[in-house]
Amino acid sequence: MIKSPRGTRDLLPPDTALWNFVEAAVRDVFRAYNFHEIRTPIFESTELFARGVGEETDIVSKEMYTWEDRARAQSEKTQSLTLRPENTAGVVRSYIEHQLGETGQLQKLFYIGPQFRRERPQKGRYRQFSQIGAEVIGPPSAGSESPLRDAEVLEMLATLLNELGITGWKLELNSVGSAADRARYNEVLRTALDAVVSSMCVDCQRRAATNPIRVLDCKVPADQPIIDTLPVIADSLNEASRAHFAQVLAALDAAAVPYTRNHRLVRGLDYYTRTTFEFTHGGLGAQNALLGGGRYDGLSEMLGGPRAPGIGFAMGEDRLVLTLLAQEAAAPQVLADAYIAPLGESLNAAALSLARELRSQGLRIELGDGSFRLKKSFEVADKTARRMIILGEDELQSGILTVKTFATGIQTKVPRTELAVFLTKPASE
RNA sequence: GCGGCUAUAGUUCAGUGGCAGAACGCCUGUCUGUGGCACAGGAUGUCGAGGGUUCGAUCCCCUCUAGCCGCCCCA
Repeated sequence: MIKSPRGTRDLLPPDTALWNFVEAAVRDVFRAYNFHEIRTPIFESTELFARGVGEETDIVSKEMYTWEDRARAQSEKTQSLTLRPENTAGVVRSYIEHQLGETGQLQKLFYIGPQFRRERPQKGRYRQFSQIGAEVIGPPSAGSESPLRDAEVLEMLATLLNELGITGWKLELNSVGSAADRARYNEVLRTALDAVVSSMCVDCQRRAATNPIRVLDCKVPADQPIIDTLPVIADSLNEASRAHFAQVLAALDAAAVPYTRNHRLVRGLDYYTRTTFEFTHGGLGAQNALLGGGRYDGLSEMLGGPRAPGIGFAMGEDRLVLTLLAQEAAAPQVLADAYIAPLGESLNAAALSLARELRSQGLRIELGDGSFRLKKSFEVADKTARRMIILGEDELQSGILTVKTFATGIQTKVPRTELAVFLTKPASE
């Protein structure tokens, strides 16, 4: 049997209804905040991710689906292409390519779509997964650097999770400062680690040498007291970074968005500057992040574009749905308004005609089959529709149909001309 | 990429070196235009794939594949 490739999966009904519910709710919220949809290609130049996400990140160094595209002519060189592992780089590439900065306007863009990373699958982590994300980007003159943008995005996310009915989420945030701030902090941290690293776990000893900031992510219990004594990045921030962060926090306080400052929150992608954040949720296991994001003031320039500060996030749609399922908030199975049961195959044609009539009036109709015995029609209808219309010779002749409402068990005679109106009434009546 | 656990009916899961099981679901009948209940009957299947040991393997061994959990990292 041919199975879906490792780390990919089929989404089947009724789960697809839940996915659609999530996407519809998300689009509503984006609309309220005046975000507009962008759709970028599923694959891009490998170079985009190498430069944008960072050559040394795990994503780029070992998790990308990359291939050499065929050359169009003998003389042409092949091009290295990659299935997108995230979408921010693509959006910024598009921003640069279409010179959206020249509009002078702030661009508020959102996307929903599949991303690809070649990782070992587990709960909440798949090789093809869907992210819902948004980016606020533009020239500084459009206010793209304002701490209000950070606060607005965070407030929107809090609203979004609440709208979806997700309870118990937690917002953690931090500021990693400018690139210069981070470089300075790296030195401070490296010096501090020299004294204590020998008593830490082997992973930390490796990290201390390669990427000291990652030591903060260590989860080994014995290392925690040591990490608590290390200098925090907040003390290495310059005046501007500090003021920016203070204003973000003040705006969040004013909007009553609850948050926790986490000095250890350092995100994995190279492009993050200043504000970084994560919304987490228990019950997701080791993959507890529902979404993550931050500011990326230098990304456009890293990709050869104009200065275009921005802030954005990516939300794991799979994880969102998992969380909703865990909360038993599964989308209720949507039943058809009526099931038409023709009594005998000679009535099949008349049944199709009736179905067409009702469907054209906006009703959701399931069409049965005249070869079914009435008992079977009832059994099938009860699972798929709120009501069943019996269409026999009598009904066809008289034009008065028999309608059974399952919730009440009441059977009613309804003239064909009044059928559509009757079916629109709540099924509890 | 590394480590641990798992894979049996449509689903959830028992089970045994010697005929493949339960529950739910499904189909049929009692019941030719009135279901849900009940009763009676029925089909479930390459026991994840391939190889090995054995008279004989769903069971033991090896390899692979996939899922789950953890590490790494991330959404």
